Amino acid sequence: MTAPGARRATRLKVLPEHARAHNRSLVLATLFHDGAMSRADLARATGLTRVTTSDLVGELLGDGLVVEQGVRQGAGPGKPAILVDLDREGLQVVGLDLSDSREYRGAVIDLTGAVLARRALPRPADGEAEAALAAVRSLATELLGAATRRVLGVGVGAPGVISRDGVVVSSPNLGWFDLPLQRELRELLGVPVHVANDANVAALAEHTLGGASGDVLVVKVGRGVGAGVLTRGELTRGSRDAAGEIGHVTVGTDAGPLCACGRRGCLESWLSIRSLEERIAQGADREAVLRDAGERLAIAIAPVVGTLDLSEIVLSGPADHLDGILRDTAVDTLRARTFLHDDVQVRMSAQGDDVVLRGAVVLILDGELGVS
Amino acid sequence: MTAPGARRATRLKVLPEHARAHNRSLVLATLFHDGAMSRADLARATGLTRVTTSDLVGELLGDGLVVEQGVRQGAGPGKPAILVDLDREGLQVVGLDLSDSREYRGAVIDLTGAVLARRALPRPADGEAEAALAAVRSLATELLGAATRRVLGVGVGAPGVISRDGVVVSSPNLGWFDLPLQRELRELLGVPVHVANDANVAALAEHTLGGASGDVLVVKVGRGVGAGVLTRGELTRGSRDAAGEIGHVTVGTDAGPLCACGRRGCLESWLSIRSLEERIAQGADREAVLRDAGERLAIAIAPVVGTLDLSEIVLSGPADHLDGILRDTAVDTLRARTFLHDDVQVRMSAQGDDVVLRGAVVLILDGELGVS
DNA sequence: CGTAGTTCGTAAGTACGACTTACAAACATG
DNA sequence: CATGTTTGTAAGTCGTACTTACGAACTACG
Repeated sequence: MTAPGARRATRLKVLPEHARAHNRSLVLATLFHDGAMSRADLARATGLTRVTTSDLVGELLGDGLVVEQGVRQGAGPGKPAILVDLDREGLQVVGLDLSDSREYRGAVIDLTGAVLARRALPRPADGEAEAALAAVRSLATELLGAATRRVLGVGVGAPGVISRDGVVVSSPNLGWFDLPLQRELRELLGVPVHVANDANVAALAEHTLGGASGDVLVVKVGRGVGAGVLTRGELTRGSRDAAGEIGHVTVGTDAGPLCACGRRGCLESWLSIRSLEERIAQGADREAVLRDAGERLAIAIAPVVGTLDLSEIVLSGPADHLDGILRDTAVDTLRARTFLHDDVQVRMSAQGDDVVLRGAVVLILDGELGVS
Repeated sequence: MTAPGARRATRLKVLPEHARAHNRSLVLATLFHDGAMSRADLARATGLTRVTTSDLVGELLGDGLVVEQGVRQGAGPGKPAILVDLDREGLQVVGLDLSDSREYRGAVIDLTGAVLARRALPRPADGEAEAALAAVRSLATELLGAATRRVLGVGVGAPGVISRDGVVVSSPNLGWFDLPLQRELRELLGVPVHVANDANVAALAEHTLGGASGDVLVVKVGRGVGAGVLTRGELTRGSRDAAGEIGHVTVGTDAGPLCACGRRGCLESWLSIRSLEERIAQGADREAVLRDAGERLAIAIAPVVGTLDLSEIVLSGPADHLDGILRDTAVDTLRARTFLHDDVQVRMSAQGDDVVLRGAVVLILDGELGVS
């Protein structure tokens, strides 16, 4: 009955110090999501005792991650509480978004979400690996210099297949194959770096900042079409780190437009912004084009919605194309093609053009502080 | 930037005793998967020290979960090791499979996987809730009596939507809606009971007993078509505990056969055993029917494979229909419709007709001992 | 045959984390 | 002003895994 070959990497021993780290992250996450509160409030929120909470807060104060904000004003009897909070304005993150069709974008963002500085560089031509890497190095260095306070880390969202440890396994757009970008930037910059797929980063943003549920599919429509899947609140990476690569899945049983990849009927050939605009420019009826795109999107994701029992789909990309006819058609088609999913939501992202940059903050919060 | 509404239930404090429980399960899982070994071997395998391992083993010996098997013969210098192992023959599980089209099946199985006793009762007509419940009660009671050694628990695989705590939310076949089956059986039998969807149970069996990877989709074809999804080695349950309910997802863009649910083109109408046999009986070419079914299966799961980056699909059900043309067509179609998945495996389950019964063992091992 | 070397399992003591109990500080209320 | 409430921390306990150390039981070799 045993299966000796089935090695599982997740099976690791747990020591008391791991519990400590977990509870530390728990305190940080509680502050991040619920805002400033007293040590006693934190104890109630986490279930830990006041004593333990106080000890953890002391440690976090020492690490400069948390700050005291003075006493709470006029609140009932008892000794007034000293509010503590994540040092939201004293901690900053550098985010890079390499998924835009025209430029590499970057920003310095603090933990309130405020964008403190922006930089951009024109995108090198597809496949220009060296130029792309030089641009990223330059952008990261400049933004790190533009930070005004302590930088927790640099988060990068890039198109392509990216491994858990930040190796760009394959990114035709960027011309990178097996490039250990995370390690390279880490050595160049001297601060923690996390690199992940752009759509996956967008999914993190939707979940942690946008309040999306723990089971959500984020579809990012731009140059291409990518997705990020969260189940149980955690990112799904897949067996080869290629989870979310949905752009070149064939949709429907009736051929369809020719895709750049050489096949017919890929989701991307129906839905990418370029495809939409090309077909409209060629004289096709705009409404019909958007309706088709919405329908095809739903046809593609209906099996995913059914299999994973998703209740929420988030669309990220230009609202003028995605919101309205396209989304409405997608909802209708999805409900018609699935079972038990009459209430499935298909909504636009509220994160705007900065999804990936904001997601980079989440990438760092999760990777460095264990906050998600 | 905070999202105060985003409550997450997964955020729980961790105490030292939780670490202890985890390490206890780690020892049990190591023994289960790698077989009998010495305390020192266990220490090396788990990464814990010999002292800690010895302590844990002592506790497990006391609980009767582990037994000593005497000294290892003729193995190099040093004091001979005392082999310890899970008490594979002294611990038994009662498994129930309510998914068969003709009967409710049950068995007493020990941890070697040996079936020690079988019982079956004819399946009441669809929707006969009371009769179904009575049959299950009777089957469980009788099998529990037939057990010859300590019973770790009763595992039940049933069609329908079943919540994490074993409430049958909805099972039209069985006529049950919001029936707390797990609690009822627990009270009746006095032993731990776990209830889950039949396809999900099959997926557990494939992973833990069949050596399937951590990212796998198990498609169970029988009366209906259901699926179980594992990501990162864990079962995906979905936002409404309906993950895997893939039978009534529409496949393709060309209508298709009429389904029992009233719509056209559901996967079940292409693939369920009844559909296959009906169409063949009506004079359709057998090969064409199987080819169609395989193609439709692939069309349905291609987006799931792409989105989750699955590398392995397991088919469970009658091999005379599923293995061969159907499976071959599914592989070809899947590769043609996905990207980066030229090596995706579509294989038959090696668990035979007892998948669900064997999966019940895994359900109990996981639920009661933390072994998976 | 005796000694050296190896491996196993456990006893004793240490370090760390969260707990309970207890208390001083600082407020509101009557 | 006395009382009650709440906060934050000090002191001590308990559970967990660790390191160090040792006796037991084997092999290998001179």
